[in-house]
Amino acid sequence: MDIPKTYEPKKAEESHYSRWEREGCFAPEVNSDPAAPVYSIAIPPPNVTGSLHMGHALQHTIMDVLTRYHRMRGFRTLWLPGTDHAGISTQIMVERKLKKEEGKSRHDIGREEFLRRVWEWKEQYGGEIQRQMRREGLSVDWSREQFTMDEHLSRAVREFFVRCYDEGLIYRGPGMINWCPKDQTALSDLEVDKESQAGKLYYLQYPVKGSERRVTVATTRPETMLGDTAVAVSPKDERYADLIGQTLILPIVGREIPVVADEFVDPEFGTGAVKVTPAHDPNDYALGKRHGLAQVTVIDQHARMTAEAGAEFEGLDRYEAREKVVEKFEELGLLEKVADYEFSITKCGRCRAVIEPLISTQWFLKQAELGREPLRFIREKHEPHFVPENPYEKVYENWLAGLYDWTLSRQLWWGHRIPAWYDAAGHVYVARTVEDARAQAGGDELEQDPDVLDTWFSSALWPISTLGWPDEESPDLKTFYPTSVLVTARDIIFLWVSRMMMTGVKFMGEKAFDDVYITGTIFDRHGQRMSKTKANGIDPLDVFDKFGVDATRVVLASIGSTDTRWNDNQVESYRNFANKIWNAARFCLLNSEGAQVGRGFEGEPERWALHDRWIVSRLHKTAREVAAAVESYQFHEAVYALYHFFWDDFCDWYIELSKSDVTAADPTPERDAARSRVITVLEQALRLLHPFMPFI
RNA sequence: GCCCGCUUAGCUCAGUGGUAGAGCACGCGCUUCACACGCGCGGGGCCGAAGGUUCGAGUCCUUCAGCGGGCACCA
Repeated sequence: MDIPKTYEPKKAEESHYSRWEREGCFAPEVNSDPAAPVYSIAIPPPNVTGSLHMGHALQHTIMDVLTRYHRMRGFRTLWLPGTDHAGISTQIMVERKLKKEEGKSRHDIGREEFLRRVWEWKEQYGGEIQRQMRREGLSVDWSREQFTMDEHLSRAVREFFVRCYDEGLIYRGPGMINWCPKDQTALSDLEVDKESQAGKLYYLQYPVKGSERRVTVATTRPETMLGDTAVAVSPKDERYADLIGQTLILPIVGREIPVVADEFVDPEFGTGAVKVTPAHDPNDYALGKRHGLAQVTVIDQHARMTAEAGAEFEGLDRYEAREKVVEKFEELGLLEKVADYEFSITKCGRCRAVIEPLISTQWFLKQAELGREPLRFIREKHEPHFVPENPYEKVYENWLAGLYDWTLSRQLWWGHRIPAWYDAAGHVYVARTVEDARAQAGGDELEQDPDVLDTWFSSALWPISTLGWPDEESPDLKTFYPTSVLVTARDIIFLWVSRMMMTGVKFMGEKAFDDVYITGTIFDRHGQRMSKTKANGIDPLDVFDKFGVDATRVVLASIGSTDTRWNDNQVESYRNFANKIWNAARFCLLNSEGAQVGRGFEGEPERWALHDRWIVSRLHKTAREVAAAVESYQFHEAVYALYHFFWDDFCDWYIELSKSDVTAADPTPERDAARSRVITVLEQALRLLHPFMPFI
């Protein structure tokens, strides 16, 4: 027999996967008893045109270990794959390409043509992630693959929307939203990032009507004063007690604005008097509502000043306007001082443009109501069970306890269009289909809302929609829901995990998953977060090429939920481990004539050699350790047990001690029995290794 | 401001009240018939600091420091 002395991972990787897939090994219908207990996982759907990064590889490895392990234990196991349309992210990529290649914007070619281009892009670049997932060896059931824009999943989205609307959980109306002036769309609070920034704090004086007195307010955004409709002070602040109810003259503009008292104001901060701009600040918006203040919009959707800002400001960029306002105050002798100040600025999570808070008519979901039951679940039953429990259970609970309305609509074209139609009079009809809307309206002349839904709206349904919801009789839904575990990164606990719990509890009356496993973050060797802009990312495919998929998987599995600095040395050591396995097998196979795999443990153990009985004892102990470790998500312990069992016990001791028994040239029943035992131990060890190292 | 995590060998990290561990790196010796991606031997640690509980603390408690994360506020 000719067996190479060095394991060549690529050969195994190339041949095994296509066979597994061809034979349907990953479908729950194959190799499992319909009556067996169920184990199911819905994969976090990667962006359809995305490509694999280390975070995916980590999550995928954990899920594959769990899936393969449970499948081998006889569970009716489903790991369901799919991809996400990734609304804003995909749209921006296609817009960029259109601009670069044809110099056109999406508006130049129109909605229909643009969407055709996005689908074209999806056809062209989609599929890469699936190929990469095959490379990773993932045992997902491709026959059940889903895409968030598939007709069935789109139907689920409409169902979710309509039901919530009918119950009053979804409404349309003006509200304070995060507006991205570059992407020209509203964004939810979870799609923007706060960054601290060095800036200035301007102290502006507002004259009191009919008096020489002036009130000083501090602001980081002087340009918004053009839209001020009040100044607020604390009701407990004695300095301003006599001013409450009096009128101020807003400089430059000349508008008369009241001084109002509100608990929101902290008398200790700044001057204790706050300018109130209800149209351009979330806190001021709320305060304005409490006091019935006017909303004067002075900044538009392009972050430029409106006509209401006054003729000399109209059309100016917000930062140009800022300078000009400050100059004016200086001229008027009303600029008290300017101080250096560090404050935080809100940026678009996608394009980094500075967000403008605006009042805008959008669709909102009353998240606090949908979150009430999930909050009860986590508080009363600790469902779902977070791994690691600290700090994630508390982080999740705190989030659910402080929910506010979710801005659902996006001024984009790629995504699920809002199932709302308007008649000529502007009446709104929310319906599952245009036909239903027409029936409601009693006429055909309807126009659908142009906006699409936040990508996470469809993601929120993922565990149920992929299994067949809203068809509640769907066999998959009945069998595989709730899912066993959700494996994901910590940064989407709010965006995604909490919302899947909301829909699961609302529509199925049950948690979406038993456990939530949060993976660690992988940093570069200097402890820096891997990012495209820093170009310090490590491509999992390069690591696969260099050391093999199995070796990489073992490293990822042992990383698990720990934050780690990536180090090729670890992968190299498991590459060596794979080679050790290869050579142990090589030895066994070179001495396998007369041996029977799988029948090595027949006969009376009392008559075996001492080392045979010892290794079987160690094998069984290792199997128990691996099972306990995998079932408690302690993957590093399973890896440790396997590594030392295989290398120290099996190779260093057992094979060495067996050599004299198995290497005899002449066949004897004793020699063949010994050979059978050796090769059976090997075969059992390979089974234990399989969830981690499926290719070798 | 509130909450959480981490701090153990040169590096990356395990460690579940009972004599400090692994991989890599390092030193010495081995072309030993499965494997030099290997084999054998070896050096290297007041387990972040200070208190406390305990017969006994890397492990439990308190305080502090450094690093990291989340939330709130940021006029």
